[in-house]
Amino acid sequence: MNILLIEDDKRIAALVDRGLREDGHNVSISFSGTEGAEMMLGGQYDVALLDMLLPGMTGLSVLETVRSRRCTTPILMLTAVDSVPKVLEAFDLGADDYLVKPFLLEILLARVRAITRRTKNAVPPVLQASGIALDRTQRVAVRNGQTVALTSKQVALLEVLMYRRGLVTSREELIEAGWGTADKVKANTLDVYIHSLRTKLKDDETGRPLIRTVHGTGYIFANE
Amino acid sequence: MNILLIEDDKRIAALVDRGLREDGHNVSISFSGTEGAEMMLGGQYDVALLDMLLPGMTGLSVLETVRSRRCTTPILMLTAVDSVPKVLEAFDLGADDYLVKPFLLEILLARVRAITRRTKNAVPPVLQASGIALDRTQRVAVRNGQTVALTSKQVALLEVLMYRRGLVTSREELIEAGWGTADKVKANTLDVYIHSLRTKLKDDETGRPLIRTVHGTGYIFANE
DNA sequence: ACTCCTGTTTAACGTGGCATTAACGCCACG
DNA sequence: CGTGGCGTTAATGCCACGTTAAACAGGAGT
Repeated sequence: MNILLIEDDKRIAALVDRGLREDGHNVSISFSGTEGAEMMLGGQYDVALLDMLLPGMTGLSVLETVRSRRCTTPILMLTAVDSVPKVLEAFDLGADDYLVKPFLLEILLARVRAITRRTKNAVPPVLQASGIALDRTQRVAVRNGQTVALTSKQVALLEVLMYRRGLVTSREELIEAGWGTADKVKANTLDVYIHSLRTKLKDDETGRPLIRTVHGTGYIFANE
Repeated sequence: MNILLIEDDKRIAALVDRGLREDGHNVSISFSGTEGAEMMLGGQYDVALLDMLLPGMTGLSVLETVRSRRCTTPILMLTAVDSVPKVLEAFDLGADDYLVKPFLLEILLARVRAITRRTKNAVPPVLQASGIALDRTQRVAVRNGQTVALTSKQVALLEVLMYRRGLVTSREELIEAGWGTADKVKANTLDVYIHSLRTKLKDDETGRPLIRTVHGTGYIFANE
């Protein structure tokens, strides 16, 4: 893990540096705000630890600067007790967490781990095929940036079709996927859902339909 | 934070209850050991405060009972000076910490914080997402400089939603987070709170709703 | 003790989304 | 050219959710 530490107090910096290295991280240190901001914008860091009180450029200004330049590196603020009220301001400017000095090294390490864990996940299970991504937890499909809301039944059917892309899926299989058993559901209910899916996910420019009908058998989801 | 207090002395119970509430926690109280044990096994509490001397079932028996049934809720024992020797026994049965009565409220609060930090590995005190910062100790949300006051229940729910930003959170999970157990709370109570949150944190200019409904499933807090 | 205030919970009612079916038009394939 | 499978649209009923207001409880201040 590459960590950037921006801290002017060399005693604290050395301490933190040693602790982080012992935990297996690579640490870069900057003693000034302006330099730190540049390093953050240039370098590829996984986390930045940013002191609130710095000579020249305050921690808040650094924060504001890098965030305004589309830097998304997770930032953990280090602050003395007397500037705790300013912490909210920091969060408003895009900080990810904060820690009050003096702090135990273990707590800092735990926070760093927490931050990286938090920013790294957030990739839900998604099925992808033919330029369409299906997020079944959120029940949405994404097609070249555009998000399309789907109902639960639509997701259930599209999921099977996409999973079996390039293969014919029979009407019976689809009904089973959506309703469990084939009874209790009238004949054309499935047609209605296929229609709704086709409407929501309009065919792309190539003219090739996404969901093709195989007469007398079932449906096929386009492969590639 | 959902806390269960098992204490037969109503004077002390009231005092502790008030203190914990002021610190932003949800408190459930039981005056008897048997009831307390059941609540602990049933409900989803983050910490339990357990008096040693109880009518009917002693604190130690409660401890033994719940631990034998695979209950891992952190337990902090409350004990009078004369039963301090029994504390060792309590630790042997799976207690996490103890406190001698009479105690200062602040000390209890610190212990509770310490226990939850130890077990829950430090959820940061301020959550930030989609231009909103939530300070759950002060019970306020900040949005581009503007501070919005929230009630404890609102914070409990918003906290879960923000922590799981970008992911769907089911109604059951939310109810569990706010009330511990799913019983005892009528169906639409959650809707009312969601409504209050949406009213207080009005959607931003982009038109994208901050808290989106996933019909039949739950809610989702906007990511980014 | 009384009242005000605030937060929580419940109840009543409105609204909209979703699932399902029916009706009907069209197309495919014999 | 006809039959059966499929497409399309609209209507219906149900249920989840939204919204508002009022009941309720506890605490703070007088």
